Amino acid sequence: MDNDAALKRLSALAQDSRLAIFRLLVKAGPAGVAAGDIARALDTAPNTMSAQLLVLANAGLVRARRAGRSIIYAVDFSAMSALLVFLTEDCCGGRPEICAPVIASAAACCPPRKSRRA
Amino acid sequence: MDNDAALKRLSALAQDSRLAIFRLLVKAGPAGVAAGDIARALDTAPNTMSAQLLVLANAGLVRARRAGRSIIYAVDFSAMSALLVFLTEDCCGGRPEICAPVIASAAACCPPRKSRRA
DNA sequence: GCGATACTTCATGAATTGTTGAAGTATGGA
DNA sequence: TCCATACTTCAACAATTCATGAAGTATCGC
Repeated sequence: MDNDAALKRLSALAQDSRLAIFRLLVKAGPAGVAAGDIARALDTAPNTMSAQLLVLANAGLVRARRAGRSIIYAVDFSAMSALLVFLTEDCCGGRPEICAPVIASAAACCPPRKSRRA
Repeated sequence: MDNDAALKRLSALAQDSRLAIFRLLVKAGPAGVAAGDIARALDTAPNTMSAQLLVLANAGLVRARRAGRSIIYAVDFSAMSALLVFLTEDCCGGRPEICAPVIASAAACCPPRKSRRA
């Protein structure tokens, strides 16, 4: 991922409503949520919502697909992943022990089920 | 980390020079870099740089410490970590297999040295 | 085809942000 | 104390971004 793309994604996320939309979609997962449902959930006008979703889509963070009259938006998890990688790039500087905690806490979102050490 | 803090951090990073500064400091690690050196490295006026660094510092992403006449800036890795966690929060939605690749690729920045498979 | 629903696009005005020059503060050396 | 270096702060202008109302496009059921 290049600098411009990263900047576009960060700018897209750096706004109250859009960050809320993104987090809602992250929680919703690959199934996604219809534009209208997002608008209602966040109490936003449909046209405003549409503009916000366009920004997120142009940044590559979400993808739109039509389903009947609705348009379903879902997070592009690989794009999200690429952004995290970009931000942590070369964070080691030859010292993995420094950035290891960063990765560890990010991984905490998904505790492995089988070996749950207290 | 709350929504406002995350928003402040994303806004701080969502700007060309500041993203460059941040990445430079990520690479530099805990030792940090003097404000003047950052300004020279990125070919930016000292006062402009000062304003940018202030934004990053107010967002909590970097910390400043004085060393003689210089002021050294360094990334606050725990703040950076908290932001990544915030963005990936509840990304599982009960399905770790979805967000696992996200974490895995972020972790790729720090390949474990001892067991280098492949 | 017609009307209703679901969203998007466009144009406008208000607010926020970024850069610059000038002036100010802090440290170190003579 | 005096000067130079290293940064920061202030004030002001230019550029970008955001929300809104009005109008437009696509789909569905009748």
